[in-house]
Amino acid sequence: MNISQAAKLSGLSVKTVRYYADIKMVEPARDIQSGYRSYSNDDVSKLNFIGKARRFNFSISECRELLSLYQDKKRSSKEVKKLTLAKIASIDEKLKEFHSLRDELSHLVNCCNGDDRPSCPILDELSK
Amino acid sequence: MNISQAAKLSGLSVKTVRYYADIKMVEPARDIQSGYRSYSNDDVSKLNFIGKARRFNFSISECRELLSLYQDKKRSSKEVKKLTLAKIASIDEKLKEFHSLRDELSHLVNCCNGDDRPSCPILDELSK
DNA sequence: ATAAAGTTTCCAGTAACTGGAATGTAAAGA
DNA sequence: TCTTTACATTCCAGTTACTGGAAACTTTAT
Repeated sequence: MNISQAAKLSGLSVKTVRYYADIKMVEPARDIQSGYRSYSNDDVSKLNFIGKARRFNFSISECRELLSLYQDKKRSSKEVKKLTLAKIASIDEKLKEFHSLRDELSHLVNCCNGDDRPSCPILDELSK
Repeated sequence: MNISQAAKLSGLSVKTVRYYADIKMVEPARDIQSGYRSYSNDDVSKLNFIGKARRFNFSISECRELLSLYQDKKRSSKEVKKLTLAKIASIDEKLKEFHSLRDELSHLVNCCNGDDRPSCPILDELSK
């Protein structure tokens, strides 16, 4: 199938699918006549896999790792679990950051009148 | 003072301070002899302000807005509050995303034995 | 036959820096 | 004073994961 079919089936944009080919993550066959990329069902499965992993916030290089584990029938689940636990830990860090950020900002907002006067605790805090 | 002093006082890296000069956010005077950037206390205050705002997850262009509000003595606190509320809303969105991501991943991890066998619910889920 | 739709490659831009090279200036020690 | 060292400058490239657009080609539909 051609690239737009593959894109549709995998839920990715054509641009993204082409990008994944460029970076050699999913390299489809080529139609010799036209030079068009020709995707197999297997290619589409990989695209799907990558799409999901990206949505799970795995980076491209992590996706590569996962993909090679996925394709290695003799791999152990230990490796995958390790990668995923690390991902969870990094998400937890981000969560912590955003939570405290949110708290600080909403505190500032609560202190601010939000009227037409120039006095503003938010700016005051930022300038300290 | 020279750029490394300003960097130290503002808690930013020299590279970053120079970058802020390049993008015309904090433009210091120049020593005519040497061509070195020469930072005033006022410049350092701005750098501090920006550093804090960045840590509060404001983008560079939002920092520009805040900075111009900060420097406008006749501005109303309403504008600042509006910007900050929007920032909080976007943080809330990110929080929601990351929470659900975390939940899904930790569910998968709990289902995975993490042993030396190849069977792995995480990869199974990713390939569905 | 022609026009529309799809595909290709290639280049540039995004956000906010960071690293590094080549070169110039200032400060400190011998 | 000379030299070394430390710091400064500009400019270019790289980071992440795409996205947009242009020019040129192929396929499909009318």
